[in-house]
Amino acid sequence: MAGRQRGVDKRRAILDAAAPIFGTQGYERASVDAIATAAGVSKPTIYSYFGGKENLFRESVADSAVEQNGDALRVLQTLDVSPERWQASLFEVGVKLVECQRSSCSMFLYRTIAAESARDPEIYRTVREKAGDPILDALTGRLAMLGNAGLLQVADPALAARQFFALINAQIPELTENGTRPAADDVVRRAVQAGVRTFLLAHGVPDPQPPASTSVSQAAHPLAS
Amino acid sequence: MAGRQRGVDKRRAILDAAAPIFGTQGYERASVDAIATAAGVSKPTIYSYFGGKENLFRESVADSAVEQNGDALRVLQTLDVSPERWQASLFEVGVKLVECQRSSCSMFLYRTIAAESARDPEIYRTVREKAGDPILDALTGRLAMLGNAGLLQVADPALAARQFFALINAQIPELTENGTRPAADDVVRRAVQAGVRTFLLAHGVPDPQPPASTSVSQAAHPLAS
Amino acid sequence: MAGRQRGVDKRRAILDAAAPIFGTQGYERASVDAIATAAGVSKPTIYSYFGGKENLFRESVADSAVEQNGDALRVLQTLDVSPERWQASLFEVGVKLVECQRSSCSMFLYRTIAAESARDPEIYRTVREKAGDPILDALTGRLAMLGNAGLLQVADPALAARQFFALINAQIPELTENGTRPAADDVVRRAVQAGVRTFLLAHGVPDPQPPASTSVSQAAHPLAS
Amino acid sequence: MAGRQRGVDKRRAILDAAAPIFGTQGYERASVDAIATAAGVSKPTIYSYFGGKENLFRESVADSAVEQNGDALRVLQTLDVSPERWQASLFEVGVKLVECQRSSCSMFLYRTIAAESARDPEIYRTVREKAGDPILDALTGRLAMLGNAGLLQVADPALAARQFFALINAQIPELTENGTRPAADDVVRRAVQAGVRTFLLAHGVPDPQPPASTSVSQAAHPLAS
DNA sequence: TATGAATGAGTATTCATTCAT
DNA sequence: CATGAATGAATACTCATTCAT
Repeated sequence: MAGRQRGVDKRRAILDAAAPIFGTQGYERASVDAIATAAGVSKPTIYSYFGGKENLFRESVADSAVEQNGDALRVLQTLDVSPERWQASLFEVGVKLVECQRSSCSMFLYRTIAAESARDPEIYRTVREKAGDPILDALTGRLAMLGNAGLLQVADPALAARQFFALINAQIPELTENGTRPAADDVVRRAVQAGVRTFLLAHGVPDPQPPASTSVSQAAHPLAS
Repeated sequence: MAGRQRGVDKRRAILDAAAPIFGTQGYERASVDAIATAAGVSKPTIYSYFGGKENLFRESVADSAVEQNGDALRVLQTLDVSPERWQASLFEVGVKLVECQRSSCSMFLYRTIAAESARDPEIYRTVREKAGDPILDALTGRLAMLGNAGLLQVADPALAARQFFALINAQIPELTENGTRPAADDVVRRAVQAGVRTFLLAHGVPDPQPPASTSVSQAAHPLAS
Repeated sequence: MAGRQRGVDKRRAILDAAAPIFGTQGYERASVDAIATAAGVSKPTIYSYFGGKENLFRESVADSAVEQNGDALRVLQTLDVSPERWQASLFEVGVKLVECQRSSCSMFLYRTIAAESARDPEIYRTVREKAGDPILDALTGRLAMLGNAGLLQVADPALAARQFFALINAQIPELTENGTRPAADDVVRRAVQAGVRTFLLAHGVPDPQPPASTSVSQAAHPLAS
Repeated sequence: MAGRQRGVDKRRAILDAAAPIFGTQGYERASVDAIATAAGVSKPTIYSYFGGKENLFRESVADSAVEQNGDALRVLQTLDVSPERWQASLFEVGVKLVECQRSSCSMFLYRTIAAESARDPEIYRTVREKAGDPILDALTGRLAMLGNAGLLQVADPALAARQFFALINAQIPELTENGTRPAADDVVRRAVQAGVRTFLLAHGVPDPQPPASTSVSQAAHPLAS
C-alpha cells in the first residue's frame, strides 16, 4: 500500500517537474538531471519509471494533453445554449478557452508539438487524440445545437469549430510574442472577442456585441499601440 | 573583387546549408559540423563568418524570413481588386499564400519560431519584423482598398488581415499532421477556400463561391474521410 | 530443516545461474540483476547470501573448480595401468580430459582465470588449489606407477604430468578458435592423440599408436585443411 | 608535415598508453578517460583517431600483436641450425621466446585473447594472423630444416612447432601465478629447458643437455619448493 | 583567409549496493 | 528471511569552440 502509494507519488512528481522543463527548454536542452533534481528524485528513479528520456517526454506530453483536455472540456460545459444567453456565453467561453490555452501547461504543449513533431510525428497524433479532437468534438456538438435551434447558421459544425478556434487565437501570438511575454488580461479579452464577433458575423448574426461594456472596435487592433 | 565575391558565395552557401538543417533538426540537434559539411566549408570558416552557432541561427532565421517575405509579397501583388475579379482573386491568393507557407523554407520558420522563441525571444521579433509585419501590412492595404471600394465591409483592415490568415490556416495543421505528412493539393485547396468563404461571409458577402467548379461544402470537412 | 533446506536450494540456484553468466560475459559485463533473474531470486537475496558481486564471483569460481575437479578425477580413475592396456588407456584418458576441459563449465574457468587473475590474483590460487593441483597430483601418481612398473621412463612424474597436459592441449585453442567455435569431435580426438603420442615418444615408448584405427599422422595437422 | 607528424605521435602515444591499461584491467574496466590521461591527450582526440572504445581496443590488440610478432621473429632468426650448435641454440631460443612472451606487452595479449575472445571472436583471429601464425610458420621452417639435415626426427614440422611452444610454456603459468607474480629468471630458464629437453627426447635425441652447467633435473620441479 | 587538430564541458545511461517493508 | 524501490558513482560519447599552421 505505502510502497505503491509512494510509487504513484514519485511518478506524478516526475511528470510535474518534467512538463515545464521540457516546455521551456525543449526536448534536447532539457536534461534528465535537471528534471530529476526538480522532482526531488534521483536519475535512476526516472529511468526505472519511464525507461528513458524519449519515453519520459512522450508520457509528459500525453499527461499535459489530458490535463489540457480536462480544463477545456470543463470550460465548454459552461456554454449556455439558451436563446437568451448563448451569445454572451460564447464570448465568455472564447475568452476562457484562450485563457486556459495560455496556461503554462498548454504553452508547453503548443511549443512542444511545433518543435518536436518533425522528429517524432507520433507526438502530434498523441496530442490530437488526447486533447485536440475531444475538445473540437465537444465544441462541434455545441455549435450543432445552436444551429439546430436556429440561433446560428452553421452548415458544417466541425468546420465551424475549427474556425472558431482559429479566430479566437488569431491575434494571440503577436500579443504575447509567442508566449514569451505576459499580456494584459483585458487586451487579450478584447482580441478574443474580436474573433468571436467575426465568427458570429460569418454565421448569420447581424451585429454581435460582447457582453461587457468595453467596445470591441477600440481594442481590436492592439498592435497599433 | 574576387575575395569579396568568394566571401559572399561562402556566406550564401553556409546560409543555404543551415536553413534546412536547422529546420528539420532544430537548433540543438543541428550540429555545426553537419552544416559545415553540407556547405562545403570547414567549421572555423563558419565561426569566422558568423561568430558562433547562436548567431548563425539568428541570421539563418532572418534570411529565411526575408525569402518567405518576398514569396508572399509576390503573391499578394497578384491580388486583383477590380469589381469583377476580386472575389475569385482572393480565393486564389489564399490558396497561394498557404502553398508558399507550406514550402520547406516556411515550415522551417514556423517550427523554429515555436520551438526556440522561448529560449531566445528575439527570434520572434526578428521574424515578425522581416516577414510577418510586411505581409500583414500588404494584405491590410489590399483589404482597405476593397473596403473603400464598397466591395467588402471591413471596419478594421488590420484585424481583418490577421483573421484572414487565421481562417485560411485553420485546418492546415491537422491536414498535414503539423507539416510532417504531405497532403493532396486539392484537399488543401478546399480547406483554404472554406476559410476564405467564411472570411467573406463575415464581411458582408452574402454567398461567396470559390472560382473552380469543385464544391466547397463537400470538401470542407476533410477529416471525416 | 525447511528453512535451511530452502536456503541451500537458493544458494545452489544462484551459483548455477552465476557460472554461465560470468563465464560468457566476464566479471564486469555480468550484472547482478541478470544473475538474480536467472536464478529466480531477487537482488538483495544474492547480497544476503554472498555479500557482494566480488565474493559471489569468487565462490562461483571455486564452485566451478570443484565440479571441474570431480569430473577430471573421475576420468583419471579410469586409467588402466596394466601392462596390456596402459597405452590405449592413456590415449583415451587424454581424449576424455580434453573433452571435460572443453565443457562449458571448464571454458568458463579457463577464460575467467586468464581474464580476472590480474585484477584478483587470489582467483588463480583458488582454482589451482581446488582443481589444478588435485588433478595434477592424481596424474602424477599414475605416471609414477607406470614408471615404477618400467612401462614409462619418467624421471620426474610431476613434471611429466604438466607436460602431458600441455601436449594434449597444444592444438586445442586454434582448433576451437579459443573456445568460440565448436570443433568436430574426431578432429579434436586426433589432435589430442598426437599430443599423447609425442608424450610417449619422449618417455621411452618407441612407436606409440592410438587405439582406434584412425591414423594419427594424417590428422595430426588439422589446420592444413 | 608537422601536423601529420604530430598526428602520428599522438596515435602512437594513445596506443602505447592503451595496451597496458587494457592488459591489466580488461576491456570493460579500462576507461577511455584513463587511457586519455595516460596518453596525455584528451578524450575526443581518442575518438577522432579511433572512433570508439571497441575499435581502439582492436587496434591496440593488433598493434601489440605485430610488436610481439617482431620480437619473436627476431629471436627465431638467431636459431643456429649448424650440426655443432643447433641443440644449444634451441635451448637458448626456447628461453628467449618465453622471455619475450613474458613481456608486459605479450601478457596483455595473452590475457586479452582469453578474456575477450568470447565477446569478440574476431580478436582471436586478428592475433593469430598478425602474431601467432607467422611465428609458428617461422619455427616450423626451422624445425623442417633440422629434420632435413637428419638432426631431428620430425615427421610433421607444423605439429612439432606447436608442441614445442606447448612444452616450453608448460610450467610458466604456475611459476608466475598466471603472470601476476614475477618469477626468478633462472627458475623460468630451467622450466623452459625442461620443456625443450622433453621435446628433443620425443624427436630422437637420446640425452639432450641444456647448454649451461645448471642441472635440469634439479630445477624441473620448482613447485615443490 | 581557411583549416586540420585538439579540447573542456556536458549528457544519457547503467550498475552495484542499500533501505523500508 | 525476502523484496521492491531508490540511489550515488561512474562511463562512453558528443559538440561548440579555439589554436597553430
